Amino acid sequence: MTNKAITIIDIAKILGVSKSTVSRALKDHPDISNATKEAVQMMAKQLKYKPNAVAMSLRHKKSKVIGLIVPTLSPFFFPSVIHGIENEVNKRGYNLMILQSNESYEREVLNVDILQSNNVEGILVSISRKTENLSHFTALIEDNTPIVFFDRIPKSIQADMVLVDDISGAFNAVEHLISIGKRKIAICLGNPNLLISSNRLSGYKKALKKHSIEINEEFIITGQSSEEAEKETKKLLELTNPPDAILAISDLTMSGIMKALYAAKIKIPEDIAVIGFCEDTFSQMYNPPVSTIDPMGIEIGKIAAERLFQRIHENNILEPKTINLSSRLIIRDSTKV
Amino acid sequence: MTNKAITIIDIAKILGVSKSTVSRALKDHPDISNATKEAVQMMAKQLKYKPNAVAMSLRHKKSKVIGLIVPTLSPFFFPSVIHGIENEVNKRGYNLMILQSNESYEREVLNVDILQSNNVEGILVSISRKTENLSHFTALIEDNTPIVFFDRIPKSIQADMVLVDDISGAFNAVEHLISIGKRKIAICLGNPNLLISSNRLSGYKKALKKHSIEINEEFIITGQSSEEAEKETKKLLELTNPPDAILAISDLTMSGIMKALYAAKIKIPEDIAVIGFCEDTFSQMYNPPVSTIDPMGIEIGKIAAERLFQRIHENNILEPKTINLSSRLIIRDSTKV
DNA sequence: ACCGGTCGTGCAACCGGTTGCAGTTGATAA
DNA sequence: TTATCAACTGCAACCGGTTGCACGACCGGT
Repeated sequence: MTNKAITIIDIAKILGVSKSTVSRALKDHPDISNATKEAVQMMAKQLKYKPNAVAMSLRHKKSKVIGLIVPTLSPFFFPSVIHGIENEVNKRGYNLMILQSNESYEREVLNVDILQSNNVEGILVSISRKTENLSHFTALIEDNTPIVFFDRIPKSIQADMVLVDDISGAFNAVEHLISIGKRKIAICLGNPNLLISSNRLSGYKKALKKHSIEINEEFIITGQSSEEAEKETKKLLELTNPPDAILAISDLTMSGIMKALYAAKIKIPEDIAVIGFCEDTFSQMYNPPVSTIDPMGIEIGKIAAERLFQRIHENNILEPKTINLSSRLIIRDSTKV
Repeated sequence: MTNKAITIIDIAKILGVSKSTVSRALKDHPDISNATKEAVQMMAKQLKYKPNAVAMSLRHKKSKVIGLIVPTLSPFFFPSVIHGIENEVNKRGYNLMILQSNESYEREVLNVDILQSNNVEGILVSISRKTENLSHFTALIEDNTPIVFFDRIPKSIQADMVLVDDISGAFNAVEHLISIGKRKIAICLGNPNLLISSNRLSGYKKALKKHSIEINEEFIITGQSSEEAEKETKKLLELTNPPDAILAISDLTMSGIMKALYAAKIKIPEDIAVIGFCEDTFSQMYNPPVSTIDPMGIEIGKIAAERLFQRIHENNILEPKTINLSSRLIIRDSTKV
């Protein structure tokens, strides 16, 4: 704050005691007499004394701050995760410092530095697409900083991970499509570099194999943006033998897919059934509301934060653990027969 | 960090110089000889020295942290604002500390305390619904803390405000509906306590008056959640003389309205045209894509942050100013004739 | 009157940097 | 040889709290 704030020294001077006494009186230390305590506490209230968190942080090396690094804050997924995290963090009297890597490796390294500089007590990370060298994270771990990765996790590192079981999520979605009589099932991937893409793809393939449906490479499309997904979906529709169902890998691709289907006046689910990995809130905006394998953004945030606090409270001596949330399959009209 | 980090004292000991010398060498102070500078900087790099931001914050009373208080992190609006803010904050080498008030006055007061304790250099706030007593903010202002209110602004306080011109936004939307031949125009409000609700309502009324259309109280409905909006819209449709256009006050209400229209198989825009205050990303998810008065979440965040930094850099001596962004009217198929 | 113990408080160091000022060194000028 | 002056470097205080330890006052017991 710009104007000088009230400090314990101010209170000490007014009351003619030492700052140690004020400090102890404020925290009800048994050494201090009741008379002194009362006087100090009254005065503190009167002057609207607020303890300086920065000073305490320096002294105790505990900042009561949790750091969060996400690739982006754009919709849809990460804002939900943040929502889940913030609730947990606030509940425990901690605060949240948020940084974006903007999918840049350099930025991510810098962000780790910033969080370290700020003495955060723990870090939650979803890594950028470009990150391959993990030394900024291994250094943190050697440094004994509590850290939990979520969603976009690094492949080879010993640490806590929180994610949803994408393989079984996609598997269940495809089986569901098969159960309603669909056989020509397409999938629209997002960024192929992401683990979630390959996991969801492999769940898709696994389900097809189980039901002896041949994999048609033409049915595997990629849309890194809504527009791209729309364009690719249009191509799908022009195939001589178009699909009768589409699995969307994200909210973004779903949005493009639905636009293409609307434009072509496709009947959903009669002509083409649709299902996707969409946040619940958004999946209900379409007509018909689309079935979804909930990516559980809020839940991931909550669980990751909980795990981080467990680490913080138990001195970070826990064995690294991977928490696999099983995703909920929510069936709506887009796949109802 | 849990393990002790490298400090300038470590470097000083190794090199056999004083910590003052190290401090100066690291910041290229002219007093220090080149030889010493090089030695220090080398060693700092080698030991991966990271300055302790907390210590600097304590010394300088500058934390390089901006505080943000929002009522909620749930979709749709505030996450967009945060996105806009974070870009600006990061760009300037600052960090963002985010707190939710959860629409609670007490929580909001507490959050202000927390931010003060953390020596944030400025605060961005969108106030809670329940906030009527503003003393926690006036105290901040008297304290000379830079502060900028956005979107949910308090009515009587001398400070910077950033908002979109809701009255003209609603006015233009309604005029647009009239221009395509609609006359029976309904509006679905959100929380009636919010200024945006009353502003948008008054823009709505103003436009109707200008075109000599009588205000029909039955056409003014309220939906604080998507479900409520859906229910109220259904009631609208059951009127003997239902509306031929609906203005949605938010993404949330739009979602409910569209569900009701889909269920009733209403033709959009032929039977009922639809327009709303929706984030661009979300307005395109509907079928047809809905026309929107962009609430400009990202833009608001950007402008509010810019104004806050202006205050910070100019020692907070600026005259309070209200920045009224004019909202963009984006016409899509939901209101095309 | 003396010793031991309790109670309440203050001193000073500490956390990790920054910075005004004084001190040391060596070279140069007188 | 000595005074003078850069050029470097170190000392110590400071930011706002916390905390181990010492100290003084007062008590009761002997």
